[in-house]
Amino acid sequence: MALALTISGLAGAGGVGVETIRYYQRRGLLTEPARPTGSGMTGGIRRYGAEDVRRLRFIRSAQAAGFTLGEIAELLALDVGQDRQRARELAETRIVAIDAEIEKLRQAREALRRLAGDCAATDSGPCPILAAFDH
Amino acid sequence: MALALTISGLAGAGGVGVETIRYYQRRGLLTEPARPTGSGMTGGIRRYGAEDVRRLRFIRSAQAAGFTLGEIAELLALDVGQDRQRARELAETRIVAIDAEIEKLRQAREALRRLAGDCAATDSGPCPILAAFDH
DNA sequence: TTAGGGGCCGTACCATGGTACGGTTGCAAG
DNA sequence: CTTGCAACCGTACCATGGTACGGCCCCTAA
Repeated sequence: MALALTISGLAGAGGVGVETIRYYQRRGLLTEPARPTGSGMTGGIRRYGAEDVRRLRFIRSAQAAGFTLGEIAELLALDVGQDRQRARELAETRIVAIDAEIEKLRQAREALRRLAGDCAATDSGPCPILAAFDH
Repeated sequence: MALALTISGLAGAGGVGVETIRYYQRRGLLTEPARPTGSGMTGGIRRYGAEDVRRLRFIRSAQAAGFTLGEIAELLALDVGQDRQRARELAETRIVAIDAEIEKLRQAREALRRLAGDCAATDSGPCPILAAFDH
């Protein structure tokens, strides 16, 4: 029988919370399997399989590479459609954005490092760190 | 007379919007000067001075160094109290956090760059970028 | 004196990525 | 067959850093 997880089983397999699964479903990143027609009016418990686990892990990996959930939705669509050209474009765009973020952080880091050094080197006068924010 | 700006003047001096000033006031980063007792029941227009402009620029500078508004509130308090030891601690802590962020971005960047290269180098089989998210 | 532009204030809304709550059902073990 | 956990669902809430709206008031210039 082909791996029939409950929502909490799926969440556990992906290392996320149940509410996060439901959130991804609302965002369209994961599908909601049909509820089996139960005895009552409302249906039974949804079951999840290996493909759901795979998609969930895909989401987590892509997130670790800095993609937003919106971008990941597109990547998942490409994964189905095999559009390699577009996948390369998204990767290159993300690399450019990452470079810009790194450069911004690097500059902030250098400024702070210099200021902390100045601050430690002197004992009187205004604190250079605070003064630097005082243009 | 000592620089009596309206809220939009202050916003202009800091390069932000009026609503942002009001937001910073709600967050406690800027003070709300008293409304002069006008003729009616409700009072007149608040006036802002050089100190407000200075604090606003301080906020913008610190923000550029990656501090959150909560941290900036503390820096502003230190600025008043001249606590250099604590200012150095905040700077060092922020540097460590920046280093971690940079390293995380650098790794994501390298992974993407390699994948994009692999993707461009082959024409058949599954796209390596998408496959990499498929552990 | 009257019209208009801005200021004032409370409140709601935006994106992002979730987290929590409360009431109703499903289902299985004791 | 009852008890109790888990799933289901809608909805509200969290942090972060703002942005927008509507109604009222103030103040100044024509």
